[in-house]
Amino acid sequence: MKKIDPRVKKTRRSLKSAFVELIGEKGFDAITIQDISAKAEINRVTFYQHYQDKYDLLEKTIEDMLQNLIQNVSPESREDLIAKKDEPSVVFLNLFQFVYDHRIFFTTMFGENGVPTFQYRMSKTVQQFVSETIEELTLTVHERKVPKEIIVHYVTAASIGLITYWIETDMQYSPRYMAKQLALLEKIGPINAALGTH
Amino acid sequence: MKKIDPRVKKTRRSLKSAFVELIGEKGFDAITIQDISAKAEINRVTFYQHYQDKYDLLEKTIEDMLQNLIQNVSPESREDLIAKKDEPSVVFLNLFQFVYDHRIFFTTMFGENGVPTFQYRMSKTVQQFVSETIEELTLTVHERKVPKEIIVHYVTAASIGLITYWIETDMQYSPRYMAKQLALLEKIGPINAALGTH
DNA sequence: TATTTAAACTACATAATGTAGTTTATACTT
DNA sequence: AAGTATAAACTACATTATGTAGTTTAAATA
Repeated sequence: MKKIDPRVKKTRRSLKSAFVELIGEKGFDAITIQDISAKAEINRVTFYQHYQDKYDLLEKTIEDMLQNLIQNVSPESREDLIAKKDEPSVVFLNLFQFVYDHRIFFTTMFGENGVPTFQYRMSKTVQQFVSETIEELTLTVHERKVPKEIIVHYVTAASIGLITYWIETDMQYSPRYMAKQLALLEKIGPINAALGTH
Repeated sequence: MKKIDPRVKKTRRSLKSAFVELIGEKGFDAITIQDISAKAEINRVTFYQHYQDKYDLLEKTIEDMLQNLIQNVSPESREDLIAKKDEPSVVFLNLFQFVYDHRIFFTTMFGENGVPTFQYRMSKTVQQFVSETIEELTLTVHERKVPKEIIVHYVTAASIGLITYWIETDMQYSPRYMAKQLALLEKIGPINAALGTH
């Protein structure tokens, strides 16, 4: 355990929070160190004692949230992976629930003035997770019809695509509803879902 | 028809090409107007006669390519939309083929130092296209199992996700192979594809 | 050939950055 | 509570990119 000087904690907290607010206001690119330190009411020179530049600050902010995400979404038992009839799996529920609980952060990152890199970073994180999940599910090795990596990227992109859409439309649907739709699409495929067949 | 002064044409061509190269080398964010004009061997002041700033230049570069994409992918007949047995639809083929034909551009944009915004812009373009395509396909209004907009975003994200993966792995597979995998996933869904069922 | 227009060149004012040295305030230790 | 350590503020400065204005040179068009 390392006890961090409370002055340091306070400074970093101020900087991070001012930073996220500014992203929402004018977008990452337009932000200067001047802006951040001004809004945080921290001397500009002090910024450099904590972060190299705004990219460093962004990196650390993103990393925090994604680690948090994985911890919250990871299944506790094998049960959590399996969808019951008419009920999506616990993992899907947790995923949408987590995004909902941190909606201010996610809305900022995905929004109008958001940080496009965040989506990329989140993809990498989710890909890792989906990959492990598929391994878990297919203990008995059936013949796959499509290479695993292709499935991983397909599923990940589709999931994050739905989350993005959900955020863009101000989260009108409930987390549970979104989880259900995603589960259905993955089970019967989008073509059958569109045609009402199956 | 507007005839553009050849000097203007040359200048813009130089700037755009230097710009794309630089994106590949050091990433969009790190690029300065100085860099671009230096590499293009154009006076820095002249840059401002053509573009407001590097964002303006990026915008125009992206817009060009995406309009080009839609024109090349759009189906010529209703036939082109339908997948024959074991053969993906012509639209899917055209999509992967187009990316392949412009692989230098796409590889740069999606790559290590790429422009994350490009993916977002491409998504919007493809969403529009998928939306129209679904309307075409479901002339007879069946009962959809999932709202149309959700399907649109699911399909778009999944398709671009596969393209991204394909690019990241240096396009080892052929355009036709990728089109086939995508077609299959959309037909039977990723779960059946993973389990080998269906 | 004369005229128009683009690009180069020169110069400058402004703003952000990154770093160094010094002072003040806050936290920790004995 | 007093003394020490350390963080943050403050001041100053050198460097770099930006954007704009005015002038000269070169190229395209009529």
